[in-house]
Amino acid sequence: MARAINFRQVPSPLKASCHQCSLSNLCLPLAIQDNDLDSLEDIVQQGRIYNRGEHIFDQSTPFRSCFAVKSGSVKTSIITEGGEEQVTGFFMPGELVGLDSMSGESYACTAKALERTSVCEFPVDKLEELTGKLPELQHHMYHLMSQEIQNSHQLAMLLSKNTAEERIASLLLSLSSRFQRRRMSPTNFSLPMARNDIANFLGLAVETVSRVFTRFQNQGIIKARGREVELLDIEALQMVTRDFSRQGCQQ
Amino acid sequence: MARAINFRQVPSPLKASCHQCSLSNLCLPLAIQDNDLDSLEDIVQQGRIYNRGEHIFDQSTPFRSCFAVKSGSVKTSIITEGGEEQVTGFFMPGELVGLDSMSGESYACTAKALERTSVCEFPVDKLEELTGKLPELQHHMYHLMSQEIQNSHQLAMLLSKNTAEERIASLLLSLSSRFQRRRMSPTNFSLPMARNDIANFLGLAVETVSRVFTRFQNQGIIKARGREVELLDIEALQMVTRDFSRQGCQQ
DNA sequence: GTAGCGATTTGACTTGCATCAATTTGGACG
DNA sequence: CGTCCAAATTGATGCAAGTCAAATCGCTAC
Repeated sequence: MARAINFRQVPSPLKASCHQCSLSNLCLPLAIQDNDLDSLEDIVQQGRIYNRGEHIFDQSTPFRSCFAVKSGSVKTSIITEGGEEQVTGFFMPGELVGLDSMSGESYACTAKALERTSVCEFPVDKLEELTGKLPELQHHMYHLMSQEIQNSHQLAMLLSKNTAEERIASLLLSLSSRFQRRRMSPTNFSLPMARNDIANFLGLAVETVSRVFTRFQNQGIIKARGREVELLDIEALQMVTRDFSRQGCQQ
Repeated sequence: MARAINFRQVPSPLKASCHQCSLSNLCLPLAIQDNDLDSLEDIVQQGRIYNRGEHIFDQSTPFRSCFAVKSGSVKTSIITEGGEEQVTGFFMPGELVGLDSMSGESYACTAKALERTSVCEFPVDKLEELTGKLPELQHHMYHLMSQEIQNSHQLAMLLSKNTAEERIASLLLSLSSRFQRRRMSPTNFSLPMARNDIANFLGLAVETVSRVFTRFQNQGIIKARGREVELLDIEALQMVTRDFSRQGCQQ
């Protein structure tokens, strides 16, 4: 590692190298100048690696840090007192988990690795200190949080207005574009999450998700075998999502 | 018409006085020391007064400012290309509108006054500058945005898991506690929004909202005449919202 | 006061999706 | 390679809430 000798930070976590990270154009480094990158590296900690199903944090964990997904993927969900789960998001490499928890003492949700996953950890006290010094980084944080609000509003819209088919088409397209951002195939990918998680996230029953998948498959729009998915006709998927308001909007 | 002559409101914005504002324990001033209050006053602008139905901004307005509701109330919604509306929130005095728009060039939603409403305007460039200098204010902004994400997740949960009755009970309780925070009656208040807005917000048909209101009324849980509402049995309402997982959770 | 019109309520009918039930598939592991 | 259990699929049935239609309420304006 380049700047090898750094101050012994007592907890002695490994320092991550943002300079060398392939996700630096997606993650927090995106926002800041090269010469400020060092100060970001000073506060980021190389997180550990989580196996599928392991919790990164849950609603009883005291809130300390946000986490950037480095590889793998993460599911966040709220668990109610009654034990019911509501999946609130899926996070892929380059995306930041924990922004919904920056109020209150504990995390506002539970984060679980969907597969073998590695993360970088940003302790919030240090992060807030740093964003106070770097206006572009502060701006970027506002940007990310605002985006998160918008995403959640979009989800609410999907849940309240759209049919099962529309919801699933939307999710597939969202995943597709997020794979594309990472320079991976937007049409051939493997779903990081189980049908159950998809169903929960989209407010559907598993059976419905399964049925829609096979319906799409019969229509030749997608090809799906288990978690492997191929989008055969992206335009058709977009058709499905657009509420064809032409005819909805009479006159 | 009553308010015939109103001040020619050229942009010439009046400075608002946070010192004298009765909402200073709810709004942004909440976060900062008395001696820093002046710097907040320096950037805040006394916004104009909006009549019922007037837009404060819409999705084509370039994003410049966040707005604190001073009196009255505001509805935010997303309008799709097809003209469909999804209400994303209701904002009451002391609450901050526009946090979802802090990314992108234009506002992410449309904000409309539900009644005669006055607001304070915080230009974001100045606000960001200030939060860079006042760590507590920055922290509070993160807090507010995070809260907004959580609210939205709660809404998503409500939409995907709860029945019509549960959704409406939740909304009534939310309004109740927000009135209470402002030291107004938590049991007698008048709804700022129409049935239609409630329906849209909660992902229901107007007819369903109406039916649930009368059902609650027949059960003696509430009394409602038009927009005037009296919560006769708050505990019963809380009962309705809790998904009585006792029996849901078999075994 | 009363005309006019949007908001609200009420009733009758329909439907998309949940639920229940029963297989089938597939990956982990001895 | 076969066992086992969770995940996924497929089919049959019921219901909560949507849709359509009509009546009533309650402003606002003249």
